[in-house]
Amino acid sequence: MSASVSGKKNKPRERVEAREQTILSAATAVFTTSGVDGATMAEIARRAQIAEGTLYLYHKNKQDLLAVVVERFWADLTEGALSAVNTEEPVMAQLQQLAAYHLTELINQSDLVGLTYRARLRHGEPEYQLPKIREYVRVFDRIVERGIDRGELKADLVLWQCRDVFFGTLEHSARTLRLRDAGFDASIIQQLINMLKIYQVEDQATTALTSDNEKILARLSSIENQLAEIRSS
Amino acid sequence: MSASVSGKKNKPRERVEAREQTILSAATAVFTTSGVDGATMAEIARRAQIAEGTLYLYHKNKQDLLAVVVERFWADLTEGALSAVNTEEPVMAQLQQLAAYHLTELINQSDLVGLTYRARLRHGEPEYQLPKIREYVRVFDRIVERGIDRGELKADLVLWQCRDVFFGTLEHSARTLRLRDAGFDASIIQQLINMLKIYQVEDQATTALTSDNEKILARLSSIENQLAEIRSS
Amino acid sequence: MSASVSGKKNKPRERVEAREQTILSAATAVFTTSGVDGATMAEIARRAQIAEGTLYLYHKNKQDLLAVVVERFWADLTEGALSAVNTEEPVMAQLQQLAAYHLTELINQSDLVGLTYRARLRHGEPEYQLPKIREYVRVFDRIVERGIDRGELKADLVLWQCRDVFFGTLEHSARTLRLRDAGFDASIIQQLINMLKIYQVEDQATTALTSDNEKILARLSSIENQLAEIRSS
Amino acid sequence: MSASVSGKKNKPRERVEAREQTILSAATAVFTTSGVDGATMAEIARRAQIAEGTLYLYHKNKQDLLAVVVERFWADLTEGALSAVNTEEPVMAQLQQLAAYHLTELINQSDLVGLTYRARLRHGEPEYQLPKIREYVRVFDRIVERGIDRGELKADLVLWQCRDVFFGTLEHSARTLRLRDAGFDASIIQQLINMLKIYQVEDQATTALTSDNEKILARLSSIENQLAEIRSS
DNA sequence: GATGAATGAGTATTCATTCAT
DNA sequence: TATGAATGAATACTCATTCAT
Repeated sequence: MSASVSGKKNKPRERVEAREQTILSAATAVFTTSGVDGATMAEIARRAQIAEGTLYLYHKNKQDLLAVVVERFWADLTEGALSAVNTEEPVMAQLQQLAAYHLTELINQSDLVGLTYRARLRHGEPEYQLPKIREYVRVFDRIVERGIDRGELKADLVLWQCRDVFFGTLEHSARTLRLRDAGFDASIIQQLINMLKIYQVEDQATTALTSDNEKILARLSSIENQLAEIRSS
Repeated sequence: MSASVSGKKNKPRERVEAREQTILSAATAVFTTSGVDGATMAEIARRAQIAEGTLYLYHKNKQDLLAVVVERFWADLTEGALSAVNTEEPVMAQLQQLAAYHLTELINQSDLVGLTYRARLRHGEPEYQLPKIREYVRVFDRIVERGIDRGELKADLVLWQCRDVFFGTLEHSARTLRLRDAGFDASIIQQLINMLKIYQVEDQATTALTSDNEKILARLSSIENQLAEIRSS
Repeated sequence: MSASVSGKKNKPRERVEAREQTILSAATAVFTTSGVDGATMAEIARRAQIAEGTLYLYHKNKQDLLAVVVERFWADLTEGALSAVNTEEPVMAQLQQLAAYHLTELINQSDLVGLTYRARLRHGEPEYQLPKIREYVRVFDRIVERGIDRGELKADLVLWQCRDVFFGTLEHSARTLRLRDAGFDASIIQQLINMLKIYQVEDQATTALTSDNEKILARLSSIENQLAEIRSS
Repeated sequence: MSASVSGKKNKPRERVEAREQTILSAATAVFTTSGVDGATMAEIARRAQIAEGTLYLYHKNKQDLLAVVVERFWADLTEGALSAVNTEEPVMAQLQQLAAYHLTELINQSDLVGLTYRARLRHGEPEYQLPKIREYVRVFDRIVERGIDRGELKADLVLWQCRDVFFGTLEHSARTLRLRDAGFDASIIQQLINMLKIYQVEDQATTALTSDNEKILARLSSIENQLAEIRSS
């Protein structure tokens, strides 16, 4: 309370860290509750129980604070995703785990997803890819890459196309589920996984067909040879 | 009522109609250029070359004007989509046409898609499905329904799941293409269409192949058997 | 309904007169309901079922319209006051009648009294006595003058002081009665009349007594003196 | 808390207090000069030499500021009234002192009286008795109550009727004096005091007359007796 | 006279940001 | 570091008034 109390000096970093977290939590709450425009720095400061001016010691301005809030959301999401995925299992199983996790979070934290759009608008650039989102996407990328390495996925798949299908479908699902006031729905995930099977190495599905054809061709050649022999005989 | 005769009745209506269009164009330009918050009613009025107050004769307030701008965008999109799709062709072709059209427009008019999110925020409801968006989605729905009727698509597909995959993938693609400063890319559409083939009735595509193969294999077995007989004879 | 129907042309003055009354009634209603600032010319026009522009054919501007509304109120009040007072009766009775009428109207039409203050503010002058108010006050003045002529009231009373007591007391009463949500109260009028009796010619009430007493005392002194003389003789 | 020592604790409070007074003075000046509607927050801020936004740190909005201005006026009036009245003197003298003070102030500060009407309009209620006005009226009430206690005024008088006569007459006088561009006029106060004498306990005024009569009757009896004596002698 | 669409001046209020302490 | 009082720019919206028809 007074100017100097011993024993409090030695962990200023911790204190700063804690205050930073308090600020972010307060900001997150206010932003999600009131929206970007409805949120005021005064309200955020009040919730964080600090002075308005102090906010500016931690964040340059409102836009910056928003960006950090959103980044923290995606960072947390990344962490959660890593826990949700069991890298031991087949990649399709991993993708299913990630999809389920992603959809769940998108539905539950739709406000923060909405904020993401606002945080992107920076400077003059209309869109800007937040670093933490990039990291989150990396979780998906690594599963796919792993799949290729393990020979479970086709090596010639186009990663960004996979991402578009995967994240696009899930985001759209989350939005429509919210619109219908419905919660998590496993069926869309199953659907998605089924579609992603076109990226699987052929020995199931179509590949089966291909190998069938090869067998057929082989047998046909064999037959033709035999027929040729017979004829020449 | 007035001093002059017929032929003037529709003049003022035309004038009003023209002015409405002018306003919407001006508003669209300002909203997309400056963003929802950056846009000012004064600027919109200036662009439309009318007085500020006049704006309020046509639209209750800024939020309303935004909503109308966005609605017009989707209405126009619907119109364009209907033209882009040839209902005579197979549904997969139609879907491809719609996908190409959708992706193109999304890339070119990304700003308006962004505005859509803001226009949704209405009253107290966090999200609200704009009627014109619903209509746009109907274009897709009708193609799919047609496909089912014609026996081209499985009757047991879940429409909203198809929509999520279709629109979700395209929207995500549009966004990432813009981020990469890339333009329209046909490959993602091909990818998408391939995936949607799981909805196709099996007797074309893979199924066709499968049954064909089975017939071939059957005939092969038959031939091989004959050959064996010949040989053994 | 159509442009020209015969028989309607010949009485344009009546039509104008009727419209003027419609406007004033509409304006009065809107002004009293919404207050001077809350009232809009649009609303008044709507109530009078005429176009906004038409209002300006009858009244220069809003302030003018307000003034006319207020003036009409006082003119009506004057008319009512003249009916309420029976000039045959003693002036104190007439004043009581006028007081009762005034208090009643002030309570019932308090809104219009409030508007009066706003109507007074004109040009640069902070206050301005509306002509119709002057006329209304004349009703009181004439009763008092009549009283003086008839020898019922002292000729040396100061008219404006009487007015201040009379109207001041009643207006204050009306205001406080409204504040207490009370209606007309006869007691205050009785009180007022009692006080006004100091203006009555002395030969009634106390004054009569006083002068009588003085005469008596004088005569008594005279008699006592005579008695003293007689005694001393 | 701050770098410096004691003696500064009350500095900011003083500063705030001073600023509050500056604001109120500025607001009073602008409101009385330009009227409620003519006054702008910008002008008030300029006069107070503070930023517009600062006004809102001290007063919620314009209406609130107006209310405080008016309240301060009545509070000051109360203070002045208390000084103007000498409670040692007879109540009629005190009432005369209060009347003189009230009339003077009403004439000099007529603008603020006018503002009072506007400050009353609050919320949805058409009229609202401001607390400070109530306090001011209490000054009058206490004089009257004191008069009753001292036996100078009749115990059965109706307080609110006295108030109506007292304040009503003075307010009306002030208004008419202003209209006539006249200043303070003692005669109306004398008039008012005379009227209030009907509230006095009878042993002065009329009561005096009664006792006169008794004396007269006594003396008459004495004379008649003397005459009878003379006659019989 | 009547209309009502168009005008545009006018302002209270908010709130991100700063800076003296 | 922390504060929070002070700032002042920035803007949606209203409505009295006008004028072409």
